[in-house]
Parts: sequence; structure tokens; C-alpha cells
Amino acid sequence: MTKNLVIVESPAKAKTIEGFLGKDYLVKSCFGHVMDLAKKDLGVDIENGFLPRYIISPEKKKVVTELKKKAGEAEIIWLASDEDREGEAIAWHLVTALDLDEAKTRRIVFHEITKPAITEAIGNPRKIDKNLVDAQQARRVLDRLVGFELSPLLWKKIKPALSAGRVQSVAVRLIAEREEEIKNFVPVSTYRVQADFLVDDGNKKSKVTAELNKRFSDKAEAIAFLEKCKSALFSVEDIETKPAKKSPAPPFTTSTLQQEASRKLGFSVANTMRVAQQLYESGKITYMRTDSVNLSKMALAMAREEITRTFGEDYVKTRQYTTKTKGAQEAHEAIRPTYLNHRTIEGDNSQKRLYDLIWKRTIASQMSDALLEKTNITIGISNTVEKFIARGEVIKFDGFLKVYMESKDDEDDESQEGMLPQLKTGETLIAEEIQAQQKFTQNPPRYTEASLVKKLEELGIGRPSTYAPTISTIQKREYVVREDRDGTVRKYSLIKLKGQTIRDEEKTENTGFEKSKLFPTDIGNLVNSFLMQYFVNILDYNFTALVEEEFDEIAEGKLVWNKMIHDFYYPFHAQIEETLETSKKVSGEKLLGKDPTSGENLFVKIGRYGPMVQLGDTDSENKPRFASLKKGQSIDTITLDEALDLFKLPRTLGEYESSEVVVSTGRFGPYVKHNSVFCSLAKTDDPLTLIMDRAIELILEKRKKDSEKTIREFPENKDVKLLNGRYGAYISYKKQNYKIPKSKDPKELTLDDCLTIIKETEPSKPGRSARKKK
DNA sequence: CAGTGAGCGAGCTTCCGCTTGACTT
Repeated sequence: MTKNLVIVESPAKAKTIEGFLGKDYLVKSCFGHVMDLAKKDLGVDIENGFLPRYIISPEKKKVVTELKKKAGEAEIIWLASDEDREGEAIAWHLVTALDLDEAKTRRIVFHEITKPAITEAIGNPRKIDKNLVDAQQARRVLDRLVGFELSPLLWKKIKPALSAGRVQSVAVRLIAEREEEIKNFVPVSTYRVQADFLVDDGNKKSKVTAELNKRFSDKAEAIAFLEKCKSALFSVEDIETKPAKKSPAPPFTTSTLQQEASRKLGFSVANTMRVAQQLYESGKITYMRTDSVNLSKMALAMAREEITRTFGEDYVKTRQYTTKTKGAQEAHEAIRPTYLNHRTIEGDNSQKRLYDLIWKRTIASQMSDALLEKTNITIGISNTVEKFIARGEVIKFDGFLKVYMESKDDEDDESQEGMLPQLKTGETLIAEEIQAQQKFTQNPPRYTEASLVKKLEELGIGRPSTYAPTISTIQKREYVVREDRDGTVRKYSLIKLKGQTIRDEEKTENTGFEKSKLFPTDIGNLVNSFLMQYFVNILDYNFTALVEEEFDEIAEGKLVWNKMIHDFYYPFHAQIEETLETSKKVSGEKLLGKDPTSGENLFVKIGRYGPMVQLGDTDSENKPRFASLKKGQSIDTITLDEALDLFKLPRTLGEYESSEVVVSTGRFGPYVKHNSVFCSLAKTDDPLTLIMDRAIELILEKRKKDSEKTIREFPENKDVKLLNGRYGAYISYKKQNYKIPKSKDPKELTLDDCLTIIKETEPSKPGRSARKKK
């Protein structure tokens, strides 16, 4: 029996701490929240002062039972969940769930996982801060009320299984609005003039590229300028040199790690978090879900030592960074290597690369500034007031740049700063070539997963633990897709002056090419415009910030939590009721045109199963025909011809083995049907052009797959089948599936064995896409 | 992931935030 039970949130943390505390302490993990609002109905008793109905989360029952047992055996229980709103609530829930005796319970907090920090925490226990818990309850209940009242409204007004919430709906709004901006963006072109000057300092020739300090709005002006240059003299008017410095970026938080791993390594947000979790669990980095840029004293000392050893004293500059992020709770350190003297690690390629990034960023954050010298050379033109400017930048001391440089989202590839040759004021220069290039303004950039996280963080929306799940939710709901898009070819003019001749060339460039960007879908746009029309207050970019202020007041004891919820809920609920009554069901229906053969109207809209086309009016005598849009098509951009093509299905290809082969498209995409067997088409197949040979190929493939699927059939009872599934063998019986006990070898099972299993075990739950029929 | 293969129907879906496993057909 152990005297002390310490409960922390994460098992990896528990392991580390146990080492510090010695024999009298047993350290266990509760794996985050152990209680939550009941999922049935609202989980909140509105009439009764918004009393939350908490239950032990089903997946935590085992953990709770285990902890309860250990708590019963311990003299003192130390609740060491994180020091933030959620952590305080976890401690409070543990008291309830484990039925803890207050006299035996202590609440402790620490910010670093070091022996002194933990010893100090043990020496300074406190009570659970009920105000902080109330702030969490307000947060939780508000999110539940918003989510569970808005979502059903969408089911009624748009289509089933949609969702809305304080965080996800704003994320979708950002993407939908950005797309709208891009759609409305009209590029404007100007002419940028650059000159290459020849410099001859006696022993070597070099070139200086300078840009004119003015852009011309049209081609005629640009040509007129080049005409002037023909007879102009160029001379150095001014040389300005000034020192500059660059400072390193702060150590990683969850959000900045996701951004840099996306820019530098091309990782998706989810991938970054998966790999970071692996590094954390193997003790290589500190906790990966954090909003803090703080480094522990121990880490600072390790960094100083490592930098001195590797780069020398001059490269050391100890820095403490402060968090500017809205709503940061700073319960953890920044993300850093556990041991800064471990330059590399064992692991797979992703782990190595992410670790390397974290190591460099952490070390760089503790290194000296880079010292630069910036030079601007102004070159005058004898017959006009415009000037050419040449810019140079020389690194005098590299400092942190030796290790790491943060990337930007919008890399401007135009900057060509480097060393400039030695020049003297008054010196005349020869222009080798002057060119005016037509440049177009850029539309605002589409979001990547990581830049969306950055934006959400700036708005104070979402938390480190939810950025990745939020991104995946809005994609799972099909509000947003992440994909590549081809660019378009655009013409531009390039006018060159060389010697005394001006040549006007027409060139082409590729523009608008996108890689792994987020685009709104038809459904995303429809849901967003519906919510913007009726719930602009919830979609307001400041909504979270406003309620967070109130949560803070609750935490300070200045506001009662259910009063705050009361004041929010009633107007919000009235809004729901009103929208329910006044708004029509929306489908985004739009008349695309008429079918030239039948003359019937052709509509596009969002149906129960997503975007679709409809041929014929709904209330006409003949029933209208329907077809789903193909992947990648949008009701926004589909043409009449493309829409008409969709009605060319089903197509009968001919006969194979004396049965019809039909190709069509259904709920799960295009398929080939033969003898009532369905085979999905490959991504590269097009149902409109599919030929018989390929269809037969698909049918045979499917047969092969099916034969591998069946382990065994029983001629005496055709209902019972032994099949091979995703998770191994299982029994299929009358459309129900049954697990095979681990103790049994599936190949050895007899029909009787199977029937026994069927009788004795519950059928496994059907997957989420299984539907009832009839 | 596999399986599925509409078109009123019956009954389901849903939030955000804290943590990792799971033996799921």
C-alpha cells in the first residue's frame, strides 16, 4: 500500500514524475477529463438554473474504477491536473467521480516537470478553486447549448447530420469568406522597371540590379519612360549604409509548430500532432499541446551550455519570451527537446525531421541576434526625377541564423538582396539593360490547414488540443476540402531596352496554382450563408473573445456562471425558435438552363445526399429526374453541358456471361453492376466513357476480392458465413455480424460453434453508414 | 478502412476540450 496517490492528466507525465517522488508516491494518470455532460438530450437542465447533468465518460469508466481503488488505499490524494480552467474542472470531477474525502485530498500545480518544481508543489497544496471550475462549466455549457441547438436546426433546414459550433462554424466562415474575396478579386497590373548597371572598378566587372522607385500604371507610360532612358545618364547620387538586426522567433507552441512543420516539412496538422505525440511519449520532447513560449530555468541553462559548446560564447543570448496570444492559459512549457544536448534522435524519418525542427527552433531562440548591414544606393537619371534604388544586405554576424530561420506563408521570391559592389557617390554607371515588366496584384491567399490554425489562434478561437480535431471535423462534414488546383496561363508584357532598341515581348506565366489548400464546398457555403443570415452574432469573429471576458469574470468571482449562461441563452434560444418558424428550407437551388432536347428546366441544388441536379420541375406531372454531382464538381461552377452529362447514367454496356452490365453512379460514387453485384470504379475511371473491357476487369477483381473475403461457407446453413474483415475474421449471419472470441481459431470453427457464438453474443453494432431499409 | 447502391416514410445525426488507446466487423 502506498501512502500518497498523485493524479496527473497524462500517463507520460506520470511516469516522469514518479521517478522524482520516490517510493511513498504512486503516480497515476486520469487521461484528461473523466466526466462530461450526458450526450443524451442537452445534458443541461435549463429550467433548473442550467444544472449540468454530468456522467462519467463511458471510455473513462475503467480508469475511474482503477483510480477509485487506488484512492481508497491511499492516505492522501494529490490532484495534480494542469493549472488552467480545464485542469481545475478535471480535479473537481475527480473528487466527484472517485468520491474523495476532502480531508484527504490536496490540489497541487506545477509548471515544469522538474524535481524542485514538484517538491515545491507538494509543499504548497491549495483547495480546488471553485470559481475557476465555474468558469469551465460556463464554457462547457455554452458550447453544448450552441452546438446542440444550432445543429438540429441545420438538420431541419438544410440536411441531416450537419453540425455547427462556436469554433467550427467560424473556421468554415473564414474559408468561405476568403473564397468569396478571391472570386471577387480583380487583378490590376502595373509595370515594374528594373535596370542592370555595369560597374567596372578597374580589375573586375560586376553588375548591380536596381528597381525604379515608381511603377507605371500602363504600358504607354512604361514605354515613354524607356524612351527617355535611351538618352539618359545614370549616376550614383547617394549611398546609405545602416546597421540592422534580426532576432530569432520564440520557441514553439502547438500552433507555431503546426505552421512551421507545414511550411518546412509539408506535414498536415494531424500528422504533425501524431509525430509530436510519439516524440513526447518516448520522452524526447516536452508536452506538445501548449500555448506557452516559456522555457524552464533548466532548459535555459541547457541551451546556454549547448550553444557555448557548439558555437561559442558569442552566440549565446538567454531570452525569456512572453505570450501575446489571446486567451492563453500557459499551463505548460513551450515545446522543446527534453535534452537539448541531444542533437539528433533515433526514430523514423518523420520523427527525426520534426525533432530536428524543434531542436533548431529552441536553440535558435536562445542565440544572439544576427547583425546585418543594409545598403541603399540611389541612382539618379539625368533627364527625369525618378530614381533607381539598389538594395543590398550583408550579414556581419550570423548569430541565430547559423541554425534556423522561420519561414513565411507568402514568400516573396522577388527580393534579391545580397552583396553590392563598392561604389562612389557621383560615379557614372552604364545601363546594360532596362526592362519594364507587367506585374499583377495577387489575390488574398487561400488558407492552408496551418494558416487557418494561425488565424484561429489570433482570434482566440479554439485551444491547442482542438486545432487539429477542428480542422478534421470541418473536412469530415464536407464543409471544406483540402486539395490541389491547377493554375491558369496568363499573358504579360515584358519591354526591354538594350542599347538603343526597345523590344516589346509577350510572355506567359502560370498563375493561381494551389497546393494543399482549403476550399469551401457547396454545402460549406450554404451552411455558412444560412448561419450568417440568422446567427451572425455567433459567427462574429469576436464572439469567443466576448464570452471569454465573461468566463474570466466568473473565474475572478465577479460573475455567477449560470447567470451568465441565463443571459446568453434566452435571447439565443428565441433566435432559434424564430429561425425555425420564419426561415424556409434552403437548398441553394438555382436554375441552370433548359435541356435542349426536352425543353425541361434543369436545376442544381443541395439535396439530402449532397449536391445534385434535377431535370424537370418538382410540381410538374412527370416526376423530375435526379443525379448527384461528381466529385470535384460544384453547383457554383458546373456548366449546363456537364450537368446534362450526369443524366447519361445509367448506361448499359452490353452483356457479359449472359447478364447485363450497367454502369451508373450512386450514393458511394460510380459503380458497375452485374448480376446484382456492385463494383466501385477506380478514381481514374469515368463512368461516362467506361468501356466493356474495363468493366469486366472490375467485375473479375471484385470476384477475386470476395473469394478472399470468405473464409468458409456452410452448405447446410447458407445464412452463416465466416468472413475476413478489416479487423480479422468474423461471423456473418442474417445481415448481422458477430465477433469471434479470441480463444477460438476462426479456421477451426464448425457450424455448431458458429451458431453458439451467434446465440451467445450480441451482434456488433453496424457502422455509421449502415442504414435501415424498407 | 469495408460494406452499402435513396429519393416523404423511421430514427439517426450534433458541441468543445482534456487525454490516449482500441482488439471493435
